[in-house]
This record gives sequence, structure tokens and C-alpha cells, in this order.
Amino acid sequence: MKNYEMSREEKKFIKEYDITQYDRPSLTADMAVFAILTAEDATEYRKDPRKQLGVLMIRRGTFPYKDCYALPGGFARKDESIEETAFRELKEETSLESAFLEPFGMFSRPGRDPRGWIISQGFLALVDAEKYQIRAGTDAWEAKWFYINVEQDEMKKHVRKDSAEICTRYRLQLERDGERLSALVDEKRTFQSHHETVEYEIVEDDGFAFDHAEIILRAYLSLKARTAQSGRIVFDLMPELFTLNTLQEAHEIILGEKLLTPNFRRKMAPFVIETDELVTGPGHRPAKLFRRNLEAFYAMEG
Amino acid sequence: MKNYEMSREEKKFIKEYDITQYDRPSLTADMAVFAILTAEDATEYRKDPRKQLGVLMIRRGTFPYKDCYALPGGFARKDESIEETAFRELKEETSLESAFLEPFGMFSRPGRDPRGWIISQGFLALVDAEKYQIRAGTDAWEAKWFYINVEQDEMKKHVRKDSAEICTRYRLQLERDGERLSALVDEKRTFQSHHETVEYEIVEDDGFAFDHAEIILRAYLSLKARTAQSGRIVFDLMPELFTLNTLQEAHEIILGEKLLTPNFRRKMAPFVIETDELVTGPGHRPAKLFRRNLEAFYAMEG
DNA sequence: ACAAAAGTGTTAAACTTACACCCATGC
DNA sequence: GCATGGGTGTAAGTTTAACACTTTTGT
Repeated sequence: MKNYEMSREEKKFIKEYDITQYDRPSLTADMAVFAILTAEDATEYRKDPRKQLGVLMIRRGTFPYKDCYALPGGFARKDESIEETAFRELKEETSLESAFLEPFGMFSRPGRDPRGWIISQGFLALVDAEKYQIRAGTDAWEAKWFYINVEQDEMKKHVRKDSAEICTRYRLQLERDGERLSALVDEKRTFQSHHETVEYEIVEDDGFAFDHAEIILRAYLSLKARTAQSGRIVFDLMPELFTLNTLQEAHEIILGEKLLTPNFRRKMAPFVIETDELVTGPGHRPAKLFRRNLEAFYAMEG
Repeated sequence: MKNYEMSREEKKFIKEYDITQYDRPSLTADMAVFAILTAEDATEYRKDPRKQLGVLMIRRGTFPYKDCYALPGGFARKDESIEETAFRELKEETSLESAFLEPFGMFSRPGRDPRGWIISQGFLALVDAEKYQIRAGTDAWEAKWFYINVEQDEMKKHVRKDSAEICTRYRLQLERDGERLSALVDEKRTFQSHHETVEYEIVEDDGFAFDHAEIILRAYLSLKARTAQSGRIVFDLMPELFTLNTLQEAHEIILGEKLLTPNFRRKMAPFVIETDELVTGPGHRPAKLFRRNLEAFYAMEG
């Protein structure tokens, strides 16, 4: 409901405006869909099955990058916003109706797609694996959950009086059922003339389509950063009811470090509400189920 | 340096691939350039001139939105990334060589540009006003600094057991030399089926081109959020040497609240280095100049 | 002298961290 | 019994928040 009204002159201008006279890119949305997966290791009595962070990949059936794995995603249409593209594609390719879905970066490096000038909005998507996992195996798009592993491989640091350069090499590895994708991505933070810039470069790539190794890495780093900050984001990986230990495991998997249980529980206490329900595990005390405390999430400033 | 090699078959596919068969958008980069401006109020002796947050706007000389104010920005070229577009345009339109420049959102709502399907990557840009301010008055693009004022106007909150809706109305006002632009933008956070979404809508718009009122608001909110979090970002609004009071004022202007000086100084102490230089002000003790402590910025993890 | 800004010190409250400990369960 | 995960308490250390206070300057 804008107050702006076009004059006749302006209407004429618009009518005669030829947008095709300029080069235009194609626009896609690519989703890095994460979930906490339960490893299908042989579990001994009393020992909980190990959990891991998983990312959803799609095997490409066509050129380019045929038989490589790519992120779910697709081309934007004229009559939708890029967020709508992302939701539509997520639904089409995974039949998931709802998920955490948030743009985290634009990928537009020249040459990133051999078909031409194609830019991509990267989305970070989080789903509850229990709700989803079953469908993944049965669908027709060759979707597959991979276990993801990111290691900080190496780091060079040059800090001088008024410039700095910090390079970090990340090793990204996806693995499942003997299939293995891996890549090395360099992150370069430069500080010069009092401003910081960050650049990424794919140094080595084995099995990923396009620049999707970089997209996955950056999605993961953004997930990790947000987990470290407030932890709120991790709730989006949980089902409606969850135990505090499940939540803690999710935090630990994302952060890559063990947390102290008593402290973790105290920190989370305001954001969860205890329910009457219990889950029994083999050989140990049953755990209480919790749900989100929406009021606490939205208590601030108001 | 990717390991991926194309087969002959694939090369043929690529050669025959016609990207023009699909609809494509035009892509622009729009920059919300912020700086701390010194208000040109008549200042009494001993009283420091008031400072305000400023945004750089450009008066449009052509349709559409002729005579409205728009953000600096422009169309992306085929052979550059969107970050390069942003830097190029910033330089072309403001002759600034360096600035903090970071993408913060993609704007792609259908109908946002009457010329057709045009999407825009929003950038948050921060510059040191002292370095810049002089050029602003003399350049040929009708660039102009506006004082920006954002008020949280109204808020509706409905939090139920498993859904929530929080609407906030923001009043955005830009003002300078008697010229005045204003807009109302609604923010709607929805929490449903355990996931949160955020939407923005321009409810009222007076003087802004396109959806730039929304872009400015979201850029400001992102600046404010990052200031509240760590405050590191505020250094990008400072010149090389600055007093702690200048820095504190910048924080206060962005956050819209007074801070306690002793606490602020303690918090900033690790990130600044004292220099020998002093600035004298009228009628009060001279202030020490500080510069950034890069080592502290990059001390973590390594 | 005095008003304005520059800058320091002191304390209580809040939060974080680390560790020690008890509980409930199924084999 | 015992290993495993579920769950609580407590004390030390650190950070934050609030306020009182001294210093230096130009007119």
C-alpha cells in the first residue's frame, strides 16, 4: 500500500523499458538441509547409538556434473520471491512442508556454473530427522543423507600493526554407505585500510557439483556460529518433544566439543517446559520429555 | 583448481545449452551506507556538537521514481561477483575506495521494481564520515546524507502454546535540510509448526524509491543487532585514530540508549591501543586518541 | 570559578565454570 | 552388582552493572 503513483509520462517510460537489453543472470536457490542423524552402528546394550550431523544431497542425473552430488534447489520463477522458491523446491524435492529456512549467503562468482551466468542464494535449512528420514530412502530424486565432517585443517596468521591476513583451511567430508565426497576450502580474512573482508576458495573438490562444497561449508559455519551464540537455532533440529540430552548432543555435534551437563541444563532451562511424558532407554533411568517455551523465546522487549 | 574434468559429451551438452529459454531476473546491488554525522547545530561554548547516524541517499534523475531518493547501487555485470558489483558501484557513486561492506539480505519480492523482474542484494556499508563528508556535497550524482531515525512504533504479540505471532511496526524517518522521507514498515515474526519465519511489509512510504525503505530498515536493524552483540562492527565507523568518547557516542547512537562510561571503557579496553596523540576540545580536558588493536581482534582460536 | 568532557576506583549482583554427587533402570 | 544415562547441588572464578569520584581544560 504505497503512496507512490505513476504519472502518464512515467507509465510510458515503463512500457518502453526493455529489460532484455542488459545481461541478466539466472537465479537459483540452493538449500543446505541439516539434520541430526542416528548412526546405524551396531549398538551394544545400554549404550546409546551415536549421532551425527547429516546433510541432504541429491545425485545429479543430468549434465553438468552428472553423477556428482549437489544440494537440493532449483531455478526461481518470475512470480515468486527467492524465499518462496526455496520453500517450493524443498517441498518438491523432499516433501517437507515446514522447516527452518534462512538465507545465509549469495553465491555469484563468475564461472561457478558451466552453463553460464547463474547465481545462487544459499539457504540454511534445518529439519527434524525423525520426521524426515524415512522419506529420504524412498523418493525418486536420489536424495541421500550424508554424514558431514568438517575439520579445521591448517591456519596461517599474519597480524601486523594495521593489516592482517588470516587463512584457514577447512576439510569438508561427506560420507555414507561407502560413498565419500571431500573438498578443501580456504577461508581468507583480510584486514586492510581498517576494514575486514572474507573470501572463500575451493582448493580441492572430489564429488561435489558446482561450488556446492563451499556452500555447504559456509552453511555449516553459520550454523555453528549461531549455535555458539545463543543456541536457539538448535531447537529447529528437534522434534516437538525432546529430551535435554538429545538437545545437548545436538549442541555437541555442531560445536564439535563436549559440554558439561549441569551447566547446559541450567542454560536451557528458561527455554524449555517440562512435560509429563517420559522416554525409557535400555538399562538406565527414563528421561523427561520437554517442549519449547515459546513465551521465553519471545519475552524480550515487549 | 577443481579436479572436475568435462567429457566430450558434456562439453557438447554445455555448448547446446540455451540459458535464455528460461525467465531471468536482472540483478542489482544496493548499499545502505551509514556514517556518524556531526549535526551542524549552533554549538555553544564547551558543549560538543550533537552527532547522529546518517544514511547516504541518491536523488533519482530518471524514471521510475524520478525525484525520489534511492540507495546507491547498480546492475551487476556478467564478469563479476555481486561483491565486486557493490565495490565498483560504491566507488563510482561515492569515490570511496574502502569501506566495510557486507551482504545482509536479498530482496526479490515480485513487483518491487516497476521495470520488471529485478532483484537486489542488499549490502550494509559503513564508512568514516570525516573522510567522506566533504565529497558528498561536491559530487555530481546528487548524493546526500540524511539523518536517520527509527522508532519502534507499535507491537502486537500473540503467544500461544505452539504458535506465536509478533508484529512490530517501525517508523523510519530520514531528514536533512528540510527534506523529509518517511515510511512505516511492519515486521511479522511467525512461529508455526516449530519453526520461525520473518516477513517485512512496507505499509506506508513517502519519498523512497522502490522498496528501499525496507532495505534501509533491515540494514539498520542488522547494524543495531551486531552492535549489541559484540560492538566490533562499530570500529568500521571510526577513522584510524579516535577517542573512546567518539566510539561510545557511536554505540549510543546506534543502540538508541546511554551507556555507562566506565563500563564501556573497560569493555573496549582490550580492542584498542592508546597512542601518544591528544585531541583538545574547548573548555575541557584533552582526550587521548586510540587505534584498533588488531592482535586482540584476531587473538581467538589460534 | 565553573561547566563540560576525560578518565579512574569500588562494590554488589549476576552469570559461568568445574567438579562432586545421587537416582533409576535392565540385564 | 554395575554400567549407563538422567539429573541436582555447590563453591570459585569471572563478568556486568551501578554509582561515586578525581582530573584537565578554556573562557
